[in-house]
Amino acid sequence: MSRNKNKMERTLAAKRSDAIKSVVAKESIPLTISRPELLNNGTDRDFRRLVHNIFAFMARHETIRDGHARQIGLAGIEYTILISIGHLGLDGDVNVKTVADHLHMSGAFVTTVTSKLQAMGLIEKTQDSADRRRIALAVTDKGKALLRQLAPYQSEINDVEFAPLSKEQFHALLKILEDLIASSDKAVALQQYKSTIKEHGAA
Amino acid sequence: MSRNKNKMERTLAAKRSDAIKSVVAKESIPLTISRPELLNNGTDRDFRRLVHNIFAFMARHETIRDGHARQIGLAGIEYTILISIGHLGLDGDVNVKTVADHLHMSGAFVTTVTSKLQAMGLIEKTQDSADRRRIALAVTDKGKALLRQLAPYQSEINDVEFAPLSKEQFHALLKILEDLIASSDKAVALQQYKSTIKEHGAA
DNA sequence: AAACATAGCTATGTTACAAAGTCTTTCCGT
DNA sequence: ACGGAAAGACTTTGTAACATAGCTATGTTT
Repeated sequence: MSRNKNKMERTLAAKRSDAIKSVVAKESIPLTISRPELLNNGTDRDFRRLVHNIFAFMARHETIRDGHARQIGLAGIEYTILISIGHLGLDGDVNVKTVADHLHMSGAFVTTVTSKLQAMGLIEKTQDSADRRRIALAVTDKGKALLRQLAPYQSEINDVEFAPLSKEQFHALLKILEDLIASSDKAVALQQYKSTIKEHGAA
Repeated sequence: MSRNKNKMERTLAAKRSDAIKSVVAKESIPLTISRPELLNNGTDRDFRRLVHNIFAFMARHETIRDGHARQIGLAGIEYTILISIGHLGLDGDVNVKTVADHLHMSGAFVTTVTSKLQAMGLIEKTQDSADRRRIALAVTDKGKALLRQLAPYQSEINDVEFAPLSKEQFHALLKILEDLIASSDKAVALQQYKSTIKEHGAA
């Protein structure tokens, strides 16, 4: 593919290159966060580690979720939506929009997945009598039985996944995540605001 | 939430309530974790909140990442891989396998994405002279310039996203995540072990 | 020198979503 | 009371983010 770059004079050129590199290094990896609390020695290295760790944990967590889902013959997202319906159902009425907002996905997608779950007999979709635009979602007995069947297996794996969490860390993490969800919403809003500005504003 | 768990005065009513709860739990939504540290009042409600919060945060975080990527004309995964190459490059040689393992994805996929990045002139792919099966990956000056251009924008958004984190929380989170990554790896291994048992073992 | 393992590439498929358009129902201002 | 406007759900269509299988080239072991 790409050829050798000048391997000839490794003296002056190399030094110059190194010098440039060090200058470039400072400039080439600029800070991606500015809050001093998150900087270490003037670098954002720890912050990048955090971001990377989030990514790495997410990947593993998702793998585990998919494994749980497959255990009962569902795709990962089907399992997630099924459980969310049961979960949300404890707090009030559940419809397509509720789930979509809750999981941060489009209503259209929730429609298709819930229709599949309905075809499998795991949830019920009934027209809401109060507002007939809405479709009430509920887990059927069959769906509950499936989740019940999964539980012991799931519990065993979850115990391992979350083994390192003490009770205090557990609650600390819960709180931190809630705060981060709220702040992330703000960040998303800011991002969208800035991108609309950019589209309509000066070139 | 959790009332006094004074064991002295375990009244009859309390015992009955527990009995009912356990019956209900059996029929509706059984526990998905068993560690008592993560249970509240005998339910896994808080744990499920945690799991849901992880999901919710992930969704927002990913949205933000995609926004950063689009800001410089890249797809989310292209940006992630580009940055990972730069990041991993600080610690040693980077090749397709390195990146694939690091990001938990197939080598084939890394191949296609890096080829695209190469076509855009953002990274260099050179054959490793020591092991000519390997392809060394490095961010080009053009790639660095692109990241540099993104930084101020990105930093502004990141400051908002991670605003609620104190320095202590930041480090606590970093540690917790590292532990969780390790334990999740174990959980994934257990899961895979169990599924192979299931395939070959008793019907 | 077999035999096997490892790294990467190509081609093909699958899945998890979103955007846009349509239909029906509800709300809201006059 | 009525004519939009908006909201909720559905259908269609598209796309990004992956994985799998099969191949080649190189390296390693015996």
